[in-house]
Amino acid sequence: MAESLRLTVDRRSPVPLYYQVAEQLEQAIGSGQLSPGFKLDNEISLADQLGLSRPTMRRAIQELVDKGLLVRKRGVGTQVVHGRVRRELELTSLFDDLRATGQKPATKVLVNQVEPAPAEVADELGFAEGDEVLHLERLRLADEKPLAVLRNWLPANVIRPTDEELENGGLYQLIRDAGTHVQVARQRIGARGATTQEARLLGGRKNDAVLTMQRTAYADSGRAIEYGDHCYRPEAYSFEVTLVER
Amino acid sequence: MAESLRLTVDRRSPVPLYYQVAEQLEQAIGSGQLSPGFKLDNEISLADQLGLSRPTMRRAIQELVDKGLLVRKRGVGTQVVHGRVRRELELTSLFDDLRATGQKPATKVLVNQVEPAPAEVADELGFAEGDEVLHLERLRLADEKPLAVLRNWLPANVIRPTDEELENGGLYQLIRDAGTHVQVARQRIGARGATTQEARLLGGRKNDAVLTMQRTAYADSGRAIEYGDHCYRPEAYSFEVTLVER
DNA sequence: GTCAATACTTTGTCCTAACATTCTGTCTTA
DNA sequence: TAAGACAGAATGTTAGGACAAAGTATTGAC
Repeated sequence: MAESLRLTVDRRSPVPLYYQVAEQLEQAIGSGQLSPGFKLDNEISLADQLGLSRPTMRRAIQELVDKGLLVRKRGVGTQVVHGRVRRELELTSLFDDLRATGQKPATKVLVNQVEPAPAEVADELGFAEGDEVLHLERLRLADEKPLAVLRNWLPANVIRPTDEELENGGLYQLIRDAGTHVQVARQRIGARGATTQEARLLGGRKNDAVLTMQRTAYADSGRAIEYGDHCYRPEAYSFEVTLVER
Repeated sequence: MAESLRLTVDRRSPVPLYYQVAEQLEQAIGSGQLSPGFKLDNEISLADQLGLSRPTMRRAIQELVDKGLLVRKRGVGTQVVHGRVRRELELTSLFDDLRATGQKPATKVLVNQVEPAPAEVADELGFAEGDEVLHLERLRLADEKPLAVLRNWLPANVIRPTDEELENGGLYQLIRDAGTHVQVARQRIGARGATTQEARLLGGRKNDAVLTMQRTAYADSGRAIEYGDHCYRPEAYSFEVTLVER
């Protein structure tokens, strides 16, 4: 097949043209219609086929290069790298992730109160020690089984949720609903032995291995908006990342 | 200060203009010269100041938006998000990372032989079970202390290193030197208790928590080029990731 | 027949230009 | 005084063209 691929664009749609093309290409790769190693037509002829300019076509391709689905080589062309499309680790909460994969998430609220910031938290949020912060501690379950212990600290003026709100959705959803846009987050992923309390909550024994994640999130205004210290049952959870050479 | 920032470009340099600008901006942010919340001039006037076109200036800014250092808001402008510049998790080997941070890496080769691929490895590499693969097993030390146990399997025709070569550098360096370009890698990060053998090598006890990473790397041709199963002493190592909302 | 020089293909970079969209602040009007 | 209309400012999208650089294939000479 020279080009079994059929791409179309709708110029009346408000969706950007480059995005329409990128989406269709991604789906074609994900569905196996374009198999690894397949060489795309060159940018100019692709653009012509769709009635687009080269920059627009180029941008569509770039989107997929950034995602690691395509590879470009000057003087050679553009090829499909591999078909297994894995979603990049995104700025979504664990709650949304679970629901998206069909598991039934649940939350048990352990702590939900405003208190003076401990030293480590104040440092991460860029606050003074003792400034008031909202302290949350939750046990997250998936399909009725304990999955993770989630400890979070937020500036006191971001949200002030009820226990019920925390049980019905993810933290990030509440933050977004409050009109705050989370822009960047820095995560550190590690491991350690469970504390006695964690073991009790997760249904294991002290010093059992747990996967840990510390995260500091920043709003688009630049100020720190959340510090989280989570630990997960490693049998039930792992992080996936896709790295792309640029 | 309206704009204490002084940017310059060298048109005779082979380094792309947008990259020159992005680098200078990144350094200005990293050094604190541009503090969080600082609002950049608009794209057009920045481009004028440098004698560049708007697309080129725009691309420079985009680089830093992708890295999470800047935020753009339509109708408003471009702002610095936060100053702490953390390097994105990159396609570099642990060996290079250690050397870059000033620690003294060393490697002890435990296994270096060609053998039939076990089922799990064959599956990850897209091979048939029993196909010949190069099996490597190494103990990585930093400043004389054991840090990680590295198990890797590669297609037999990629590299065939001597023990000495493995001791003097990272695996990825050897792959690159062989003319193979690693383009994409998928990593899964988790945790578990150490096996007896791992505990002995890392100087701990059985069932001590270890941080684990499984990675499958693909060459630009699309074929799988390496499968790795590593475990790290969590006191000595963790992964850092920066997530950017797009 | 082998090796080197050349031509061609394809992506990479950069430019000018125009219009759309979104947000902010101001001015007008009820 | 307050709410809505409007203008301005900034980024977002798209177009079309030109040249540079790198890799591939062909051609030519020895």
